[in-house]
Amino acid sequence: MDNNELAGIFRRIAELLALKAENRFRIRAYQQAAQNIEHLGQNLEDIYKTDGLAGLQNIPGIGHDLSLKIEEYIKTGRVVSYRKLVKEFPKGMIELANIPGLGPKTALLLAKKHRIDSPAKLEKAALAGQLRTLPGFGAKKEENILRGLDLKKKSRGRFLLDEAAAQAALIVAELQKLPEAKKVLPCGSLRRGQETIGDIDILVIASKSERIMNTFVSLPAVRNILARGETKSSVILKNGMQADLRVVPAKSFGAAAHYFTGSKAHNIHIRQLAQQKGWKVSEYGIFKGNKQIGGATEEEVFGKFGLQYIPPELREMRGEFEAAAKGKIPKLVALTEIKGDLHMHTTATDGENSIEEMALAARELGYEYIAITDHTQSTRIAGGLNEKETRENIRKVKATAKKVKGIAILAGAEVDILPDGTLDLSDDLLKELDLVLASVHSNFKMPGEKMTARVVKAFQNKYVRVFTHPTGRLLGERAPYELDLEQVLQAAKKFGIMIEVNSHPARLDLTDVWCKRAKELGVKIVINTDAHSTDQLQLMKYGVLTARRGWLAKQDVANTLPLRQLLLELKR
DNA sequence: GCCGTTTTCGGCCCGACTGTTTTCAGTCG
Repeated sequence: MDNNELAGIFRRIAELLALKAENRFRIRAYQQAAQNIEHLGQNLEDIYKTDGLAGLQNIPGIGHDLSLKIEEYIKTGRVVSYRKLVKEFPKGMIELANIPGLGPKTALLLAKKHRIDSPAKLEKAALAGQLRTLPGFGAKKEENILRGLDLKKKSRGRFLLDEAAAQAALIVAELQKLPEAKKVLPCGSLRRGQETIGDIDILVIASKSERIMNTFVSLPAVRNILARGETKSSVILKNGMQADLRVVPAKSFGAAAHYFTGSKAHNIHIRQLAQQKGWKVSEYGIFKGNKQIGGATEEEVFGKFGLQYIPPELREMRGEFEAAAKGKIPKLVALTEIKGDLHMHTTATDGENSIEEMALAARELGYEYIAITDHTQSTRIAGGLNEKETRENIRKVKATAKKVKGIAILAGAEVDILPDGTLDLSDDLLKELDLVLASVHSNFKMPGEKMTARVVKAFQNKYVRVFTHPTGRLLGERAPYELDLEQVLQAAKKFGIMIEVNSHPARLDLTDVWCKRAKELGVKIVINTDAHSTDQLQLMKYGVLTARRGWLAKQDVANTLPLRQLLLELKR
């Protein structure tokens, strides 16, 4: 059973309960449970098998009732109360509530009173000008609904980290040109380094907002304006992404940055902590009565609660408050600590640049070393090298290494793990390589047990050092293959295999939650770009963000080691 | 539906913007 299946059910229960206008705290309980399950980093079924209902109830947000629903799902593959709930509503009503600008209340009203229970019927009524005649509706609301329907159609859903970062950088650059803007900071999921981004959140510190708001809503990248206020504006960009702007005074900077960075669950928690002290936290600061007692910096926001500073990447309600209270927030690995990149391709296979070009570009980034790791013969689509060609490539790498000064170049290969778990190069040849990466590039659809056995068998080859892009997922394109990561990490520990965090924004594989698990098990991580061109060497920052989200420190990441120590690590 | 250094009952984050309202509900983040 996949945790996400059950999380999805809990999310849909929350949506349906909202349509019933149920107790909003009950709704939130389901949402919270769904999110906590998604972020668990351990299989619910394993927890249940080991510790039963009590184990499930140890998960934050899971109490008596929800633990029973999880048990029911594990045992029967269904949740009866969910099925009953689904039957209470016309199918289109959930879609209706998900149209931007509409919510459960309006969806319920439209369906119950006016027999409009699907987006199609809604559009028809709006185009006919019938909505404006309904009580509580007007011409503007009708217009907004049509715009919401349009947005929904054009929406591309979530965006990859690099695209969102690039878009945000453009907006930030424009706003920074204004003398009123004292500080401009991208916040939200982008600042937290989440793997996909729903919208861009930008915070500006200024005492006057008029010109900042005007500039923001009239940027060339803006397609339409959702809201324009004194402290807050929202727009839809031409690429379909939403961007929100908040303007606050300098004395509120810390509180506003904290609030606007989220996550939502993290924010709610700190506001609850404030309540317990008889204080109040908002984006404007920490308040005792009407008096601001903190919030100029984020450090101060945490400090007021006796907490260590929590970096944005950890603000996900995954134990950061408990750790911060005990002073146990790790010093997270930083991009500047990365000493080399151990996974990249060249023109020998499907890369765009030569060994020398890659080496020079890496040297430019300040790296001490790189590994050239072209594909091997089974990956035909990438022009994988056969044994003879691999030998030739090793020779070329060594020749280039002699020629290019100031950076070490290791001769490696990204070797295919064949369906039976053997590798597609002979041990005699593997022995000659400085670094053997192993990955799955074929037969993605194997059943989970077989795939896991395939990978674990490859780990037993004494030359394999790193398992790359472990789940094979491509965000928005390809689901991860079925693989029991818990077993894979246990095997990695046993056989001394390191696991890659692939920095490509469509991969970010291993994921954050499994990084944390790897750390717990003492499995070393390597952060690589898998660059297919010199430009792509720059993607390292996204892998580092993912590792940081997985609570990893410098000592958890092998390619923070200086060359000599890295070579020792690779020999083990 | 969850949760407990006031609690096993009675709480549950806080504020901005919009539209249709004469003081607020709905939606959003």
